[in-house]
Amino acid sequence: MLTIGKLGDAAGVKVPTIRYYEQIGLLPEAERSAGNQRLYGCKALERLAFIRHARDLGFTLEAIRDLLSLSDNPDQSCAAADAIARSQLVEVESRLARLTALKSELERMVVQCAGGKIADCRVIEVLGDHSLCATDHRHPEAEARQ
Amino acid sequence: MLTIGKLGDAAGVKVPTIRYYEQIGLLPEAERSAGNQRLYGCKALERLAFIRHARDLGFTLEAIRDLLSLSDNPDQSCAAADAIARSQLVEVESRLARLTALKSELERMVVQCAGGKIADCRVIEVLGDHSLCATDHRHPEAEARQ
DNA sequence: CTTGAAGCTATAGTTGCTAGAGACATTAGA
DNA sequence: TCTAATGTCTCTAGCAACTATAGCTTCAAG
Ligand SMILES: [Zn+2]
Ligand SMILES: [Zn+2]
Ligand SMILES: [Zn+2]
Ligand SMILES: [Zn+2]
Repeated sequence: MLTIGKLGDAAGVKVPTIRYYEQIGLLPEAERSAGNQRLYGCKALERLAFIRHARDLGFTLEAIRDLLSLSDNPDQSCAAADAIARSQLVEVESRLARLTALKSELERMVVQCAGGKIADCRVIEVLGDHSLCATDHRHPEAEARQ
Repeated sequence: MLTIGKLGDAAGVKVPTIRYYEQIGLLPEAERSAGNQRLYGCKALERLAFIRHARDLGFTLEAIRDLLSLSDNPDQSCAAADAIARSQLVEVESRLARLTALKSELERMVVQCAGGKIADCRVIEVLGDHSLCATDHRHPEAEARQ
């Protein structure tokens, strides 16, 4: 059995984060020691590693919640899980497209500035006027966090 | 003079967002009409458009605050503004690198799944085990939002 | 003159944590 | 065995950058 600190070390997750996951129901309530400290077995470690890895791949906690509940009954079809992954892929692709546009606009700004006074600064100038941009990089929709 | 709604339409910013920007001091307190409604001139519109454009390019409100105060005294050197833009570029490049890795891992997962039961689902399997990944896509550091 | 849209303030919620306070538990060294 | 240093407990508040709601007032069109 692992204490919360050991579990965190093993899974690469900070202690308050583990407690947070328990609080929102992503991890089941842990067993407790005689002194009321949480104790975890290897099932909990696996579950936490799953969460951690999915977070690293950019899935939201809501998506992870669904993935976990899917993985809890292994006889079902995996279509739903695959759909979640595919939609995460679409999300990542759209962010990638936008970031690529941002990068090129930022590069243009930085390269074009001759480095004089603010009044002549290309960075300030472009920020004030999107028509100076080469691409349409604007926020297409509310973009997810991470 | 524009009301807050017209200003928002003109700049592509929602009304509550404008009030929020005023609240946090990014926009100066607006003049008010006899009936206590905010009124804006074209200086405010320019400032808001600047904020909006910088947000679209991924700058944080803190960076934008600095950029605005720089642009308020045009005789200074633009080195500080350029530095902010360059550091934003570095930030975007690092996010781009990570998203690229995520994309390839997600593609691998999705492609490799034959689509049977959860027990055999490659998506679930990979999520549970990072050693099945081809790249090291893990969160290098706390990554900014947007 | 009435009605509906737009504006006002203030507060709370979102996501995914992170930080702090103050109290209890456990463990290693003297 | 005592003690000091960690580790853990709960609870609350804070972060970015908004967004939503409630309950009110003001404005513009017909
Ligand atoms: Zn410059
Ligand atoms: Zn632009
Ligand atoms: Zn599958
Ligand atoms: Zn991985």
